[in-house]
Amino acid sequence: MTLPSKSKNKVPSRFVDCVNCSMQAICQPIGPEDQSIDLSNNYLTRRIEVSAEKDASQHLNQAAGAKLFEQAKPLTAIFAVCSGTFKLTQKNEEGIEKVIGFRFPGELIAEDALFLESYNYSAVALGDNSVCEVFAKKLSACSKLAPELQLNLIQLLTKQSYEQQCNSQALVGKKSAESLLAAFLLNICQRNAKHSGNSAKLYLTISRHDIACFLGMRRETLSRLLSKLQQEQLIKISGKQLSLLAIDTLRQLANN
Amino acid sequence: MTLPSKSKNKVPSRFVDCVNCSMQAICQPIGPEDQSIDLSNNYLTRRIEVSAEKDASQHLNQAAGAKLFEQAKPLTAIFAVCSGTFKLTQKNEEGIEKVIGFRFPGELIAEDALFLESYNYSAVALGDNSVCEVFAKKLSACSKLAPELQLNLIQLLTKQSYEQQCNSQALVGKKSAESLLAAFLLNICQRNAKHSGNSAKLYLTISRHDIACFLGMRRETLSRLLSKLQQEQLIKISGKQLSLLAIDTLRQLANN
DNA sequence: CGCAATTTTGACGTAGTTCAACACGTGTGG
DNA sequence: CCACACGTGTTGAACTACGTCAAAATTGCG
Repeated sequence: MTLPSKSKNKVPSRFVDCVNCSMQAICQPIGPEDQSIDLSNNYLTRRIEVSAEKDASQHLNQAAGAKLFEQAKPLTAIFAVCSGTFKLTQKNEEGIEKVIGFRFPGELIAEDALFLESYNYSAVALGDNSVCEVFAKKLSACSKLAPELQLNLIQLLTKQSYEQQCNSQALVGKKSAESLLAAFLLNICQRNAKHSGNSAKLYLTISRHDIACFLGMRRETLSRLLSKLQQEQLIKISGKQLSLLAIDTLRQLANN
Repeated sequence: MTLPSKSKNKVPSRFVDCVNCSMQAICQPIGPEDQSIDLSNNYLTRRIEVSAEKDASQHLNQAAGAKLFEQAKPLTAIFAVCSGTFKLTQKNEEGIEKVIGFRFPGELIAEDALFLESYNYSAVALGDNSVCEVFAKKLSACSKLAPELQLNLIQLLTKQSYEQQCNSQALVGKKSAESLLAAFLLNICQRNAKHSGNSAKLYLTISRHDIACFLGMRRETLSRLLSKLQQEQLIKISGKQLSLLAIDTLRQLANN
């Protein structure tokens, strides 16, 4: 049916399997098998490239990152990450930008705003990424026709909201920056494991700046802590490759 | 119309008006006017008292608080606060209890778990409270019959999820404990203003311990900061009455 | 009142911030 | 090609906000 080939053709990034994608509930054909048309074709566009180069504003700035969408702009679609990492940022009233989260392959973006008129954060591609796009209006229209789809949609949104809550709950209120960092590393590796299959390794495309900003600490503190964790043989960083060497110890650390 | 009397008699709690309640979307009669039956009667129980005394476990412990429901127990219903304040607590794997939020009149409780099998946090009444109860299964059943109700439900859940996110976003990643506290005070007064009509005053039933626990700081730090804010004439606390004297300054403080 | 729980205040140590310098890689322009 | 700017990351030293421990003050209740 929807078994995606494991092909690794010209684009080097690894794509998440549809069966491991959170969007699955509303992407696969809806209804009884004999239904010849696939509703999802109406609202779904599969695997769109979102690369840094696509950002027209600064055609030669490698660090700019491609904005998938921008905060406060009208909401037209929600997304599922196929490959790469996205960072989500939010500007407060003073225009100070905060990193409020990251999204990895198989995870959704902006689904929490599906029924709002505008995005409440920006999504920036860290590197050459790809996404599947689901058009909000068309999805709404289709879901009105197909009760089954609507039910899937509700459960999807509820589940997502719950998972988001868990993810953020795991990070707030940590006693020390060290335990916070440990929790963060475990969290992102865990989330990547769903498609990479390895919960101890991660190709880390997020900059120290963004991590520090997300965790609410200074770059310097983050750097020192990463050095410390490496000295203690709990993690290993070579280039962009992050490895968790002692997951149990990290978990102890993470629990305050 | 809803001019609250200033009475301070033995039942001090004010009830929120249904028109200011988040549950409204699924509480009012659904469908065309001529529809003689009101679906909501099937799944809704109005205004149940939830007082500390009702907690059978410790019949003479004033501080125990009545558990509206307990984490990990099967989910049977969701609630809307009619009067009083609830605290939401969550135990992590080690059994350490954290305060993860508060709920004021007009706000919902456990709606984020409506489609889960069990509650993922406990809700404790701080004082003599009351709630409206919506039974999950019956609501589901009714919503399958009435598409209009289902639509309302989806939009309700989405809106709630969004508001929750905003509420928590406003607090995470604050630079100092002081700005965090300022943001918290503004937040709870704001939320109470919806039914009390006054965004600068609040009858504070939450203990310092719970506030400190929620904000991730020590009771001592909280106490010192409250004293400091009072010295600076930004707030005033007499008994359980909290007044915000300089909202603009507090807002500046809150913005890191 | 008198006891217990809660809150406040004080003194001190430390984790994390701040400021500054430095190292490294990369793109740019003379 | 080298010099330079620039972004990113690491390290050092001084400062400070918050946590910790302890004790006093206040509140609440039988």
